[in-house]
Amino acid sequence: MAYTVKKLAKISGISVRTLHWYDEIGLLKPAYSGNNGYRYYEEKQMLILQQILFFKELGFTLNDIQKLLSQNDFDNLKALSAHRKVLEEDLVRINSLISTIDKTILHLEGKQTMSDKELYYGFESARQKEYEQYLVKYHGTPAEERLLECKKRTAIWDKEVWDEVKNKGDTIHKDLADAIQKGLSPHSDDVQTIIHRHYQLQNRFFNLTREVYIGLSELYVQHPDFKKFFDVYHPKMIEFLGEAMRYYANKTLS
Amino acid sequence: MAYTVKKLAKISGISVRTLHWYDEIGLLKPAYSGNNGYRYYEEKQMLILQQILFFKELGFTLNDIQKLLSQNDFDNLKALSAHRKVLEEDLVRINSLISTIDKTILHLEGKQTMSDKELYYGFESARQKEYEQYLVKYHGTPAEERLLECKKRTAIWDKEVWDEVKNKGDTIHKDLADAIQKGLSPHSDDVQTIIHRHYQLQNRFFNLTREVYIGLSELYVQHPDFKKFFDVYHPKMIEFLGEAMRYYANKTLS
DNA sequence: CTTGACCCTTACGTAACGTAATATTTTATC
DNA sequence: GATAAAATATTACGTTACGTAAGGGTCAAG
Repeated sequence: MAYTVKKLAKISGISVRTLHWYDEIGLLKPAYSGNNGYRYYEEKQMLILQQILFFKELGFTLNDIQKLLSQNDFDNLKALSAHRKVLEEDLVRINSLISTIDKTILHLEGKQTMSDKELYYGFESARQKEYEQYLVKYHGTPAEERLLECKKRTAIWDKEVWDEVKNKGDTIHKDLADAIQKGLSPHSDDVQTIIHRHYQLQNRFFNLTREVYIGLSELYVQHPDFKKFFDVYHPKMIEFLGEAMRYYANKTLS
Repeated sequence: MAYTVKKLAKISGISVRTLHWYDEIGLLKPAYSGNNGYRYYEEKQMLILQQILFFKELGFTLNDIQKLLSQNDFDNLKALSAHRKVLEEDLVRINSLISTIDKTILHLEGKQTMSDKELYYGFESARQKEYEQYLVKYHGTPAEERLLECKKRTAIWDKEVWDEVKNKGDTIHKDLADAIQKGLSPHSDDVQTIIHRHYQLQNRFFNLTREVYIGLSELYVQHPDFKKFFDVYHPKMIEFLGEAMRYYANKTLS
């Protein structure tokens, strides 16, 4: 069974131009060409195309995909790991960009006049109101009210406080990542100073006794979600942070 | 004081070609041109360039930057917020890509022969060993040994278990995000089924009594780091998850 | 046999410059 | 003042992965 460009394009969800292009760069050649010049593809090509599209989704360049296709599983494994690392670096970079944007927004807001601010937050709260009305509309049960209440109670909707905490936390994590990079010990004075800032920040939300802070450190180290979160900053982050917190708790907290 | 292209390039850390380009597209015109055709820049242009480079770092396109520069702070605020959202979507996308890669790696590893596996993990453990030797070399104190011990104890270095947990957790979070999108209640059976998976997964790491699980839900909702982590999946994620967990704990756990 | 759907190749446009190639002008040195 | 080195200019091609025509054959149905 031979497929023409249009048919294969429809099946695979890509454009005819793309198939032309893949042919041109030698990524996916048709099974054969008729003497009318038409391209004809068969099952084998479809399977290759599937692989191509899979790797493309993962963000590989066509050039890399070309190499991947001619490699064995073992080499692909290495390529995937390498690509994974790049993506993780992207995460770090983007997180840092977001953090910078937040700071800039705060700064600009400081420069706004009051009427501008009201206008801006007017948009914000309008959107929020919309969401709440949506909640009430679709699940206007008492239970849903509890959710709204919970939201209010936690006060994380206080934008300014939230932004401040997020920025400070982010800075602390980055400082710690720097410290790891420099090869500092988690018990060194420099690191412990950073941890002190960490403790104080957290202390605004919990009543952090020595035991609770140690417990929090354990949680950091053991909890998969935290591991993933802190990986963004540095692969050794949780262990380092956990140990530094434990040391801080035992030495500094009564 | 007038700067030639080379001087301005050196000061600002960009290339001469870039300045030519910015002139060509009208993003940054020189203050004036001599009758020899040379471009001359002054302080005002330097300030504009600073702004351009700042926005470029944040990932804006030159086209967008051109608009940004002719707008007031208020409109910039809106643009920054919009850009922030794009970046957050990038975070979600990249996270999902990493998750897919992890699954693929697991799959490929299943296909490897034993000797291949040993070879691959040989690399891994060699790198890990290197790191540990580095630790001992630079901070070979008993305290550092504790860190290594702590690392072993948590057993998160068991790659297969870790990958599995991470994938499952990720799937659960995504399923929850879908549920929010569909407008489901956190108390609905569908959501509670997901939460059950969540509970079981967490239960492999902690001894989750009713109280502890409720405590964990509080932690999710109140802790800024968690907020940031869960934002990746959906802006309403923590509140939704927190309420669903609380409901699950009260109803299902003894 | 016509008509419309499909096929082909050629080629320009995209973003933001890097990298020549070639020509002119300024600056430094002798 | 002559010469060389450094800096400047313009022009233009290369990069990624196609989208979007333009202009012109081919195929299947009625």
